[in-house]
Amino acid sequence: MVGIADVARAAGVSKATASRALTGSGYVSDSTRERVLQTAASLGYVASTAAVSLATGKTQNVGVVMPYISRWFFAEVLEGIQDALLRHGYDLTLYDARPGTDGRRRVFEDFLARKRFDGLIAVGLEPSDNELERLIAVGRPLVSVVGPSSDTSTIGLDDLHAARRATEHLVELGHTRIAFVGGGGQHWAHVDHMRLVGYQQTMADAGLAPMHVFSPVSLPGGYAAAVDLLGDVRRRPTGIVGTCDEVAIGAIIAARRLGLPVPSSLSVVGIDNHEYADMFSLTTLEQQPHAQGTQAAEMLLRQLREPNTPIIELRLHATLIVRNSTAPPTGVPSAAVGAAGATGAG
Amino acid sequence: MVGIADVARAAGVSKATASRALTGSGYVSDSTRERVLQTAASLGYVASTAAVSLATGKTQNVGVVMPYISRWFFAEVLEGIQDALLRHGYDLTLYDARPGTDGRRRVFEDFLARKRFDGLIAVGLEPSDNELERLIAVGRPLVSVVGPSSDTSTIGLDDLHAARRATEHLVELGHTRIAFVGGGGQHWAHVDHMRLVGYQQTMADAGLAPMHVFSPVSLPGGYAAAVDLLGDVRRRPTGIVGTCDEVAIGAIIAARRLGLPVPSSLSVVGIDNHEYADMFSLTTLEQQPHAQGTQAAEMLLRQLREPNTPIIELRLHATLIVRNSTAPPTGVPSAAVGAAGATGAG
DNA sequence: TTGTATGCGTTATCAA
DNA sequence: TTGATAACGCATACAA
Repeated sequence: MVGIADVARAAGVSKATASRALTGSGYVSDSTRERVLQTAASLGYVASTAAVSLATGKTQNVGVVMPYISRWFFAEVLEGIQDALLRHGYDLTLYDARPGTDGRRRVFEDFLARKRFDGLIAVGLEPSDNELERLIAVGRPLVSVVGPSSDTSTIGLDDLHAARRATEHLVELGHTRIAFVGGGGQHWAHVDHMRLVGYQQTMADAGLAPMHVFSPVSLPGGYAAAVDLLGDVRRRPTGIVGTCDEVAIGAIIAARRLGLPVPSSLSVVGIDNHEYADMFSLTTLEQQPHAQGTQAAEMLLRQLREPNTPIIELRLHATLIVRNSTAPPTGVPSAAVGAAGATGAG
Repeated sequence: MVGIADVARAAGVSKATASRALTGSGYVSDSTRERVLQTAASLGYVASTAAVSLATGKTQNVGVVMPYISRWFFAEVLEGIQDALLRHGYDLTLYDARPGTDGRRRVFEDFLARKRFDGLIAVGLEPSDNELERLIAVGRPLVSVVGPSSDTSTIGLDDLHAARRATEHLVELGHTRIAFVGGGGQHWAHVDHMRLVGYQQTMADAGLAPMHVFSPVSLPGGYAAAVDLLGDVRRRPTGIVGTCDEVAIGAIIAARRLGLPVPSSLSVVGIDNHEYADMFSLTTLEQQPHAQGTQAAEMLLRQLREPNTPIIELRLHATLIVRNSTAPPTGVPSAAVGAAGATGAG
């Protein structure tokens, strides 16, 4: 391999000068810098990351810890993070920490302790007390996406707000029998819970009775839950708030299978703006996981550059995208006002 | 930080002995080994990866290059790779190389050249000549999943075989008007092409006329293509082979929307066994991307241990999973034999 | 079985 | 503005 010594020799300077020219730090005359850069390029010189890390203490690498990789939200966030890091010349080391697995234990006990990174991004991790402790003990800047904001910078959707807006949308359309489908996840629990609370608050504010149907946070989960819910004519709502788009889409598919046209017989609203939302004409509250990932990475990189950057918490407000899965309930004219008395109507 | 010198001092041995005890290489008496390990643990000693890399030339890290992260197949493979690497104590550095992006260029030009890994796994990369050249030039063991098998170990589905089996399934059921939906991807092109060819071969073998409908390789893509295809009554087939499950599921959704019951009016078969396949009762040819990722990682790790491991190419045969999206065409009784003359029947 | 000494490829300190 | 030299933290050849 060609090292900095080779470059220095070929350029007729010392290793020290070559290093200064290549890293851009310290005084070097323009002419020699140019010469060093030229010879380095012609020799195909690439600095050994191991040697650089050893000498500087920096790795030019960022660790990303997430409980799932293949779920839509996580995969999108990961892409966003990768985008930003790539632009800044940082590598990305991925740590998969599925809840309850032995791998997760090893990630926290062994892998993180190696500190092969300058900083850490935790995505939707929901760490236990012990895990959080270890995370902090690593002693590197930490940014979390959808995570507990204790002492670390955080970015994430305002879930309470999103669920409120989703529910309000149905209320404003005149719906009174509105069910919330979700809230059944063991993990992803905090987000799911906040959305349920947002729904409940809005229902209470509107003087409506809440109806909560548990569902795993997935498309098949939403499908199954909705089949159950919609199959019973007496319980059947006219509107459904899905805890996320996958659940909402599952509900739409269930409704179609049961012969319930959407939105004329059933309105469905989700949260996410999932890549399939458009295809199902799903009205939803948009969050942009890709952008969240990018922002998280940039927050972290800033902390690496300027260690005194204050810790910030970013709560994003989702915006409502109205498509064709929501409409006034049957019997209610387009104007939404004055539908209050219809509570008992089938 | 606590270094090996601290451990050595505390244990009353030299750095060399401490190193031997900790790495497990070279002669150390059981008693001192035990003592060193104990003190290392009590001091919370963790070797500096940078120093180890510099001294040994090994990184204990594997690079993974893939064009997409958030697509089902890639995300699953990635999880499988991560699983295996984690078990063996290897880190995973991820390189996103979306076709046509500036990031991809930088990955090949800058990031790979840094060689921050002992080996590389390329997933569905479809590298250009120039890119392939750089990949080889890295000079590290390379395993590819769904990739060109020139000089490198490869693992991947036998796409020709899978498409043949899918098509044969419909032929055996008695279908004669069978369309292939797919073959429209710019990227993912090789796989898509092989599946098309497998379909075409089987149709030719059966003496049937092929019908190819272009579609992007995605659920919405399959949906749109199927809406087009099924909307025209005169062209309408009784069977559809989707180039993958997402396309096939898109077709099922399209059929339902058009009031065509599946499988009584239309049979659909896919390739993948996607996580949504079960929910849509999709008959499909199963491949297991997670397992492919795990195997790829293990093949690579073996090459790292035993550099003379021969290059191998693993072509996996998908197995047919029959669910409820396929049935004999209307008018054809359960026995599939003797349906040959019905070519022109609507 | 253990200790000494050297090298891995850079950066950083200090003199020149 | 440049050069000699000492870290950086560990593994290992060699000597003991």
